[in-house]
Amino acid sequence: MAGRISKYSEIASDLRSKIENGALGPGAQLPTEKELADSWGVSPNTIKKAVNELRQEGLVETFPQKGSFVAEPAPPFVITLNHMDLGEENAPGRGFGGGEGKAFVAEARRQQHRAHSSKPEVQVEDADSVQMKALGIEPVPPDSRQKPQVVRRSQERFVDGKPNSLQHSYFKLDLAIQAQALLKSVDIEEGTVAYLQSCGHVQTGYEDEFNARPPKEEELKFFGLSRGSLAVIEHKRTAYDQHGEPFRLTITVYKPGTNKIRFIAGEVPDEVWERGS
Amino acid sequence: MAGRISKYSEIASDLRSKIENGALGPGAQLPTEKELADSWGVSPNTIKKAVNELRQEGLVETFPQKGSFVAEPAPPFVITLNHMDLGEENAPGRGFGGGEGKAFVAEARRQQHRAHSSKPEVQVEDADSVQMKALGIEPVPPDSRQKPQVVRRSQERFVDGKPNSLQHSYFKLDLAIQAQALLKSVDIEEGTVAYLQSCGHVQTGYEDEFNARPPKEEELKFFGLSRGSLAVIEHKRTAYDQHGEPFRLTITVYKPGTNKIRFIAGEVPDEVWERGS
DNA sequence: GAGTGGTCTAGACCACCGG
DNA sequence: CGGTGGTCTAGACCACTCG
Repeated sequence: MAGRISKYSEIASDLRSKIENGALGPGAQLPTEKELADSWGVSPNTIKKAVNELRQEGLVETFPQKGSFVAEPAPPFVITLNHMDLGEENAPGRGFGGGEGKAFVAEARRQQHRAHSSKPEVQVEDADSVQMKALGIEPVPPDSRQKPQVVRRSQERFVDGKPNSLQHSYFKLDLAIQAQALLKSVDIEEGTVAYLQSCGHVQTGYEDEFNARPPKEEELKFFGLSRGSLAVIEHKRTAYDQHGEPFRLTITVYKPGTNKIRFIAGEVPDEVWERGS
Repeated sequence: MAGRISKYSEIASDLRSKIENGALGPGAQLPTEKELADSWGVSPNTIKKAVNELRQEGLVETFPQKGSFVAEPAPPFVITLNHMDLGEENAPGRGFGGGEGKAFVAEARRQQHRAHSSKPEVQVEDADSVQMKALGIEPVPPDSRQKPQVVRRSQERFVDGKPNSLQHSYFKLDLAIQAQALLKSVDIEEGTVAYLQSCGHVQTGYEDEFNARPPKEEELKFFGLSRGSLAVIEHKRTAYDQHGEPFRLTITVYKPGTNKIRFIAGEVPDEVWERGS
């Protein structure tokens, strides 16, 4: 108590300033919780709250049974949202907008990052309400024996060898029957947008939606985070074809801290395009 | 421990399902922490952790000394990012892109929400590094007596009477001398974009950047949240004029849960425009 | 086996809110 | 005033990792 500010946030501030002024450099291990507790003369729980505060700010990452470390300020990988997928804007490298496969790797290279993604995991599953709504699937009575199903294609994506994002794309089962490459656990070489165009579904528009939410268990594991970390950024894209029908839902979850969502409109100086922040 | 799952997250799950199946409706008060502790036979700290988990998911809001309540599912206010500010897309109501003053109120009305914003608070202050970088202000040596300054215009914005977002716009001091309305604590009737155009700065492009981060003390207070809530969404817009010079930095912080960031490109069915999710 | 953070206990006092 | 959540203590055991 000792005044107006709580002890744990005083401790957090002290660590924060040590990090910001470089006394604790990137990757450095913080003193263990026991050491901190002893040196401040407080109980372990108070230290945990302090470290937790820094974790939520993304300054520190904690690996259970190893310790807490100053987060490496990974050069941001910038997700640039633009009209490229629609062919409206064709300057090379200008925007990829949560693109799949090749587009992801190409954008990364332009930003001087190395990227790769796992082989897609393909699964046919019952559609949940988000997927049904986005893809315009009619709801069925809950007792129906034939639940609507979707094809999910999931990839883990890495930048500079480190986990960057998880991407899940959902398609109606009907569509996957026409466009069978969707069912194969293989990268679609030309990209799904081009492939589906060749199957008669031209992507003429899309709607993007962003959210921030706490990571799920699976995401914590993939990103190597511990509970109480920064929020992840969720990007939902619903793509529409030439008939105004939604035909693809892509949900990408980005690791916090190392990603920035960017959107550029109109004329801006070239430097702005070149690099993130 | 009683198994693989921790007790606090078991308690959280139980409350979560009570909320989702309606046993605890919107606005309902959760049992007090003492009641929960007694009924589960656990210590108070364990209950706090459980409630904390729900708070981070935005399912519950806690008001110190009053209790924890199921969050009201406010109809989402959708922030639609598009080219309207540039006159590229003129269909009425299609996108306002973090616009100021009138644009904010108009967009809200279109979505059938009532909106208003506070009188702008105007302040001349030393520029921080984010502002200097965005506005292209040259850094000065730290011992310099004349630090670069910026004009800040801040507004609190409300939707349906509830706090929705905090917006701060920054301008170079030079610009505010040419365009003196910026210095007055009065809504700029025609909007800042139009006003600055009349002063010779045509907004020809902008760069948007999004981030999620834990709320600052000031934001907690404005949004009426308690510590450990959901992340806020931060939207930075740097606007460029006809000479490719940045002339405005606008940072808008949105209350979590009730806002969605949306971006629409190309052709999508009209329904998509009409309403949020 | 020593050391780490994660979970948990059974209390305590405090600040603030309401009647 | 009683009730609330916020902070804090001084311990405990566990699961896991590392040398």
